[in-house]
Amino acid sequence: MNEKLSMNYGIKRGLHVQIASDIARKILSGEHEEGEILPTEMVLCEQFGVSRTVLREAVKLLTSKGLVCSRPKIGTRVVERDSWNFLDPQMLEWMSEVSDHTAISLQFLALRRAIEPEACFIAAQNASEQQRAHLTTTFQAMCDAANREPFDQHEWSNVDQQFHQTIFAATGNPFYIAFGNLLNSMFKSFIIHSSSQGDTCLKEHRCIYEAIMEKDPVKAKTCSMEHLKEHKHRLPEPLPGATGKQDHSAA
Amino acid sequence: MNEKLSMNYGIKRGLHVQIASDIARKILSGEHEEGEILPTEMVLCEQFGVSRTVLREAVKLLTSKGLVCSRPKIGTRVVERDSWNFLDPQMLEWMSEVSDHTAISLQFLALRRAIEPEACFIAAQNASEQQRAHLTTTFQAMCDAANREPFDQHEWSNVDQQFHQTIFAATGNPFYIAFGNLLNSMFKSFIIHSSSQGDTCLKEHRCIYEAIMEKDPVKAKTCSMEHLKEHKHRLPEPLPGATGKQDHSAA
DNA sequence: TATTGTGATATTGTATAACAAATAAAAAAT
DNA sequence: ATTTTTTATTTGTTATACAATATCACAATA
Repeated sequence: MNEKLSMNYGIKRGLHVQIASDIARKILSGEHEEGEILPTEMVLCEQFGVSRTVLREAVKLLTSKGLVCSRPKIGTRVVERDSWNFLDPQMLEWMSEVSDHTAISLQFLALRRAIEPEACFIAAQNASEQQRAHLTTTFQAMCDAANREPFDQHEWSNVDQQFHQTIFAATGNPFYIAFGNLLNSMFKSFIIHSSSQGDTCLKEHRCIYEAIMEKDPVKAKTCSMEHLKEHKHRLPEPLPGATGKQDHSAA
Repeated sequence: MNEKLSMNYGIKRGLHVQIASDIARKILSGEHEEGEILPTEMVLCEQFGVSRTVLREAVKLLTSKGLVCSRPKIGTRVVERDSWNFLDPQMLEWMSEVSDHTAISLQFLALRRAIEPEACFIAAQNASEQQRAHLTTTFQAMCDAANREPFDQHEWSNVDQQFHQTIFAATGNPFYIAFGNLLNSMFKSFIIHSSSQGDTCLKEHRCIYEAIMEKDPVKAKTCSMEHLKEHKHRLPEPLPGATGKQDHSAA
């Protein structure tokens, strides 16, 4: 009964995660609309060729992201989009498989522009000696990567991400740290329009780095804002109604 | 075997949610340390007096918040704190049951101070006519609540929350909207230090409101920053009737 | 001795079947 | 027409068996 699926997995751990991912894609892409009732558990079991145990765990996972909501006799209903938990790494991963990368990246950038400068501000205030030392190490690795010949995009991405993560850690604020993880997930899941290769970018990172080391919050914030200027993450298209429903965004 | 628990529930839907909440509390409070291996599923089943199915669904819920991580032969390990998903409504609810409200509120305020001003900025730019009309309605309800004699704290909290939510909706950005839900959950779960009763607060909200209606992003941002000045958020006010449970029953 | 392979073992992962609880919808009673 | 009762459908929960996986101990080998 489940011969087909039981063979072609083995890559990702957790069968229910795959099923959840599958259903999530269909919801995020609009194949299942908001308010719609999904097929019953038994039907889905047959569709995916898995046991009810696995399917239910999958549905529970979707529920925990605010995507669906199950009730006896009713079924499993897709929740309104405004209640979905977009601030979740796994959600970003799922979105990256169906949504327009450009639109999502821009919208996420709009959030970065709010949070990161403030994170730099707080980090400049609060970073411990140990955290400053760690930041120094990371920044030096960043310099190495920038001057590498030939330029290694992958190395740069890694160290860039680590630099930002270190700053979030230095805030000592669990909410900022969680956002750092989100940003991390964003880097992993999306085709990131890394703001140019190294050269000019390094200058900006140095500015942020120095500001934090000098315990100059205002400068740190200013440098971060400069770093996140929209034109540096430029993209050709405006952003159309890629996600289906209402779209009041765009700049 | 499960006599005790099967009786005292009925309030919250989902047995596995209660179990998850129980374990989450123990993790968040440090009763289970980072890196620690939890008891095996069977042991936990006996401890809570539930079936393995339910217990596993509970563990899956914790996993989806980044709290734990299960592997065969290893067991279920508590993940490092830095990987926990603090940007999640359910997490806030769990935290509210074990953590120091004052500390968490202040740390969350530090995030609000980053996001809300920018949200106001974007809302002033992007809000549709419909959204502006909605904001007007909400603000008028806010005025009514502020002038109510005697002052009704509960009414004020409701309308205050709705005002902010409307602004987040007006950004048209799913990430900001999700943060709005987080803020909403914060209001519900925590004893909020509501910024005074009505009078001075209404002025600030009016300032934000007018700025958005006038399509003046800079003013909107400035007003929001003023509104979130730290010293205004330090009087503890108990908030009655806050269960923190959402209900997606109808469309 | 150090390394490598091999199997025993404990734990989570998955499947199946049966029953309980909840509730929307239909039917019956007022 | 309104209220109450019944019915049917779907998720919620329990129980049991087996499969997959990774640790650990131990033996075989260079």
